[in-house]
Amino acid sequence: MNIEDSNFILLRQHRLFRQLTYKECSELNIVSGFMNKKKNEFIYLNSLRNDRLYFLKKGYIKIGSYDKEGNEKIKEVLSQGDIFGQLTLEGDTGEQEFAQVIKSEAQICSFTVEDFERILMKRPDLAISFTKLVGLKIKGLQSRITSIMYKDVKARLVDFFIYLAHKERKETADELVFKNYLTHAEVASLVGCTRQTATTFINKLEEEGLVEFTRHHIRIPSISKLQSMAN
Amino acid sequence: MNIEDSNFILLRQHRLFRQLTYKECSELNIVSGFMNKKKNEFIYLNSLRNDRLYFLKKGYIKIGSYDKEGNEKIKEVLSQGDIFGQLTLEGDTGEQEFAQVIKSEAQICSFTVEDFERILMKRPDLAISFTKLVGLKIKGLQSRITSIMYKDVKARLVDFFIYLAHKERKETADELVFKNYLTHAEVASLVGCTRQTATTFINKLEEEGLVEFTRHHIRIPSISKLQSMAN
DNA sequence: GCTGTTTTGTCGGTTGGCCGACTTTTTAAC
DNA sequence: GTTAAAAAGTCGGCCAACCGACAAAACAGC
Repeated sequence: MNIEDSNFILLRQHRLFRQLTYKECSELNIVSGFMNKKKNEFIYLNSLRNDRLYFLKKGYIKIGSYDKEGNEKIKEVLSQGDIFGQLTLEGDTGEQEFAQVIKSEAQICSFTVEDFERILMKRPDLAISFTKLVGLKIKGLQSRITSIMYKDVKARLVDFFIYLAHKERKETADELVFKNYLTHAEVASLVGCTRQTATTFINKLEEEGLVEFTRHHIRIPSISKLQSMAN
Repeated sequence: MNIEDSNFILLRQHRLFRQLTYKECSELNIVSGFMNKKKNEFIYLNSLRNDRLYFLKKGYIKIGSYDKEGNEKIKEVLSQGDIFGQLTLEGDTGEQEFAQVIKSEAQICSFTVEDFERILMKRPDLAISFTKLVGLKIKGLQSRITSIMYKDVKARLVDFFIYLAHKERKETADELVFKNYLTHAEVASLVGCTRQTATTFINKLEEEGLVEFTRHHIRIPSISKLQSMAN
């Protein structure tokens, strides 16, 4: 099996690309945009203008930016099967953004917005699917805003673990265990508090038996219990 | 000129719809979705599932929801020419949402997501434009999250007035005056603080000569000065 | 023009979470 | 297996913003 074939198969992991024919897929010129990145390597960095879309085949990455003091502000963390990059199909990100591999090695393939738009022009059904995908992101951002504005740190952490649970859950079981690819500092940045307070409240949630957070894994004994906490 | 004609012309105010032909426009069945709403009336309320897209022809509205104590949480405020409703083209808003007219009478026209999708299928270029529009919203939400997470109330207010300025500005002049359709309480909700602190800091910004906030109008003497405040 | 209601202004008491600062634990590198 | 670096845990002082409470001002309805 050549690289293009394997890309085709892997891309089809995502429900958006499942609709693509082999020919359309090769028109995306993914091969040239294929990469293997080690831990801590950047996929892109400080690029104001980035006209690519990326598909994370394997591993974990974080998207963020740096403020003028050099502190990182994490926007989101992505795992296998996620799409990132120029989702808006249009330039000037406004802020300089980076995408960095965390925890383990990652495999990413990418294609240009230009190539993608060319296919969308031929496949309006796909354009609609894509819009719905972007729409999902909007809902996620909106509920995050609500969480940050109206809840205290503990409640925000609960929200965050629920979010993670939905992201990582494959089966429908109420218990969930998955590999932990986040440090306290990263959780803090995502939740909007300092590292110290994140540590304090993660431990508090552990005491209450709502989550188990170790360096190696995160275990949520009962998603429904966590959800009832959030009301 | 009949209603349909006038709708066509008004819809074309928006750059998204400027690309539509008269025929396509009438396929949206806007007429049946036309409405005139007085101050404080709801366009929709507590609808979990709403499969319509709305176009605000005239007036101002606020989008939000109520928490279990009954306090309103304003998500955003829209003015003439804005599109709202099921931008994600897909159901279950997750949260119950309302859209309410503020300040003065509003004119709204609407069409179903179904009709809209039918046109997008025929006009993929429009689908791409629409995706870019939704993409803009994402950028707005992301910068709002950054603002809330990393800045204090005063800086957030500055950000908010800059946002308003960009929204209301028609010419390129550095000074800007526009009708005020917001109360302190509404600004507070949008910025993420209590009414009292909003009042305090709006007055502080007035003392510094950065904004002029009266019940009737908002004046920004120098947008560039405000922007340099925000860094 | 009077009157009830909404909006705005102001002020202390209280507190959630920040900010160093430092220690302990875990991980990675050689 | 030693050692340096990174991550996690803990604590006291401090302050931004909340909260309740009330008064003044502006507006809307009749």
